[in-house]
Amino acid sequence: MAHLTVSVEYAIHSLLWLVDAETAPLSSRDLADFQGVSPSYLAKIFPKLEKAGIVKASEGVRGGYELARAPEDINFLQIVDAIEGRKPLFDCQEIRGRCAAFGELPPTWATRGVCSVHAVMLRAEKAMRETLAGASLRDLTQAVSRKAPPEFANDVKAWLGERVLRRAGKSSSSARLSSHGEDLS
Amino acid sequence: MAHLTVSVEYAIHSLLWLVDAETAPLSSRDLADFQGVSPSYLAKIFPKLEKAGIVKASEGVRGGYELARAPEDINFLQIVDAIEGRKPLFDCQEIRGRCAAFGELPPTWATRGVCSVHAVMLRAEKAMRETLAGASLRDLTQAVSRKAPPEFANDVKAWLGERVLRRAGKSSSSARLSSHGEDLS
DNA sequence: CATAACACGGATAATATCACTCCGCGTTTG
DNA sequence: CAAACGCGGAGTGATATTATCCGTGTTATG
Repeated sequence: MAHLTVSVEYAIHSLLWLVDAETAPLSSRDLADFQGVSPSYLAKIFPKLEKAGIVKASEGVRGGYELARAPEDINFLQIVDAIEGRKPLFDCQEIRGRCAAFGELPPTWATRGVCSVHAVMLRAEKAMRETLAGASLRDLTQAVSRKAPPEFANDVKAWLGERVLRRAGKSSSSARLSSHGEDLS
Repeated sequence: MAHLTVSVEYAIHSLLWLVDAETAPLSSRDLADFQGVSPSYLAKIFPKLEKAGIVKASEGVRGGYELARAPEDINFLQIVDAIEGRKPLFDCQEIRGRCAAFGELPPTWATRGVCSVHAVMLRAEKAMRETLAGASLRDLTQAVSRKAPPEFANDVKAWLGERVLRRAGKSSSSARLSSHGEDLS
């Protein structure tokens, strides 16, 4: 049919963890490692969310991303458009005007208004976009927390919190590198 | 967002002319020339419509295509699926199971049922497909005939009818080649 | 002040898909 | 038999997707 890209999937899943992140900004690297996706690729996705005003960036060590507004004001359609750039579902080639039954150039009745085929596709696109616009980031977090046991939220905060702490300075407490699983032996 | 291909556009526009074609089967070549699209490309599209049971093929000179059933029983969704092969809108990577907060393998609650992100995309896809399923080829012909003047239907029949006649034998009557506009001079 | 980690942008590469062409096969009609 | 058809496979150029790597500038920590 068509395709919503993996980038959209990465973006939505990443934003999910940003919702309840009290541990100030989370870096794209933290989010990538936490979710098991490519850090270098996720790093290319976040600037698009920032330009769309979905996310706020802060630079320097301890920098990273936060939601730019409340999760109930961020919906799937905004995210999709931020990542994929508002590409239409259907790209009308205006075939109607090339009919050989018209001589040189088509009569005005043939090219006036929207092509009837195109009109159907526009309705389909609208239906899809309305569904996406009706799903907020808040809805998503609620769906997830209905599935997860209560202690899961703490596990997440623990993992991400340690990651943020480790960034600058106080590294050693439990002296594992962990990030790549590589051994020095 | 995504993309319905031009193949779908060519298919729908071609089927439109098949609806009122009394001049038995129309070849993909006739339809391509009539609409000003690539004949060799349109020829790759029709076998897909035939395998989907939308169109009936007949071989040999004077062969070509006819609708396999009434235009009210052919809808946009069937055509799209025939051409593009029922590709899903969203291809879930199951990111939820790769969360680093789970150790080795994710707990059952995390991977049971449909991913919450995926569920939204499935609803969006369903909304789009339902819109496409709600538009029949008959609806399309009615929309077009509301726009076109009454004599247009005759012009179409004249052009296509002459094309079919010219195929075998009785070529000469008004001795123009017309199909490519090439001159022998 | 040096280091490390961050955001950001540009360059590149591998793979896939799309739009399209060309060819050869078997079938049917004049 | 020739011409036109449907059909299938092979191949081409353009573009998009999913990455990777590197360089620049910024900021907190030791």
